[in-house]
Amino acid sequence: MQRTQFGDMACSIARTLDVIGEPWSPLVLRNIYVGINRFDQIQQSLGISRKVLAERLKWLVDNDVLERREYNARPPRYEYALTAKGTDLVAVLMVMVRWGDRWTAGDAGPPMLYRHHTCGQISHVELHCSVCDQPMHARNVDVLPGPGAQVQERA
Amino acid sequence: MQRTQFGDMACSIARTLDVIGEPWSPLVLRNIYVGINRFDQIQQSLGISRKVLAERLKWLVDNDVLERREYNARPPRYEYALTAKGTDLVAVLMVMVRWGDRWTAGDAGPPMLYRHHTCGQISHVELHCSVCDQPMHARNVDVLPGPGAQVQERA
DNA sequence: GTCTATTAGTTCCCTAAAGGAACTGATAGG
DNA sequence: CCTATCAGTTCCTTTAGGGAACTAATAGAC
Repeated sequence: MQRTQFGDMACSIARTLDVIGEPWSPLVLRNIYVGINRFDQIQQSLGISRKVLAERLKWLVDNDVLERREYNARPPRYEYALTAKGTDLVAVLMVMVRWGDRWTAGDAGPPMLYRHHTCGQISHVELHCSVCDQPMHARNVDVLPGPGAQVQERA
Repeated sequence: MQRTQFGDMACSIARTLDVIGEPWSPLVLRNIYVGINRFDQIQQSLGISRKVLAERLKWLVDNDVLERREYNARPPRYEYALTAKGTDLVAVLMVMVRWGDRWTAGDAGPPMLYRHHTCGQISHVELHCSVCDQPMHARNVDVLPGPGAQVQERA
C-alpha cells in the first residue's frame, strides 16, 4: 500500500511516528534496549520477517536512533545499539508498558517488572510536570499553539 | 499486506501497539483529545482517507478507547469521545510530543505548548518513579520477568 | 581441501492494507 | 424540488508486510 509520510506535519506526534510509527519498530527498539541486539537474535525473538527487519533497522540507523557497529571483522558481523536519541525514545516505551500493564494484562499480571535503581523498588512510571514536579495528565493541561506551529514544507 | 497481530504476545508494548499501533491511530486520538471529534472534522484535519478513518474509529470503539455517541438524532449524527482507557493513552501521546519537540522540532521550536493547570506554567512531561518520585528513565531501571511472563494463547 | 555451520542480510512472489475518488442515506433549509 | 451537510461505504489501484529461499563471508570439523 502507499503510506502517507508524517514527517512534514507540524505536529510532534506525527514526527515521532515518522521515526518509530512503522509496525515492529517499537518492538525492535525494546529488544535492543534489553540486549537482544543482533539481527538473527531480534528476528527469532520477535518472529518478524527478515525483510522487514532489515528495512526497519536501516531506517532507524538513518534516523540516528540506532548505531550499527561491527563487533567482529572477519567474517564481518554487526550489532545495533541505541544512540542518545534512541535511548530517549525508551521513555515512550515505558509509558506504553504502563498502559498495557494497566489495561491489557488481566489476571495474569504484568509480563515484565521494572526495578528503579534510585530506590531499589519495583515500580512504574508516572508523568510529572517539569516545572512544578506535580502529576501531569490529559485532564491537567491546556494545549496552546507554539512557535513552530506554522506548516513548514521541507527543503 | 498481511500483518502480524501483536495482541497475543506476552509484552505490554505489543499489546498497546495492538490497540493504537496502526498508522494514524495516535493522530486520531490526539485530534479527539483536543476537541476535533467528528468524522468530517478529523478527516479534513488529518487528510486521512475516509475508508481508513472509518476502520480506525471502529477498532478504537471496539477496544473501548473511544465512545461513539449520537449528538443529533434527525438526521443521525455522531461524535467520538475518549473513554477512561483512551484518556489514559494520552500519556503516551504526551511523551511522544516531548520526544518530537526535543529531537525533531529544530529551530522553529515546538508546534504546540502545554500549560500545566496545577502551576500555570508552560512545561512538558517528565517520567518519575511511582514509589520514590525521583526521575526514572532507560538507564535507571532493571527489567525483570513478571507474573504474566508466560506466553499465553488466547482462548 | 572440501563440508558444514553461523551471521547478516537480499531477492522473490503472494496477499492484504492504505490512498483516493465516487457514491449512499438521512435530513434540513431555501 | 434542489442543494448542502454529515457519516460513512464501495471500488479500484498501488504498495508494504509475510515467508521462504538464496547469497556472501568465514571458521571450524573431518
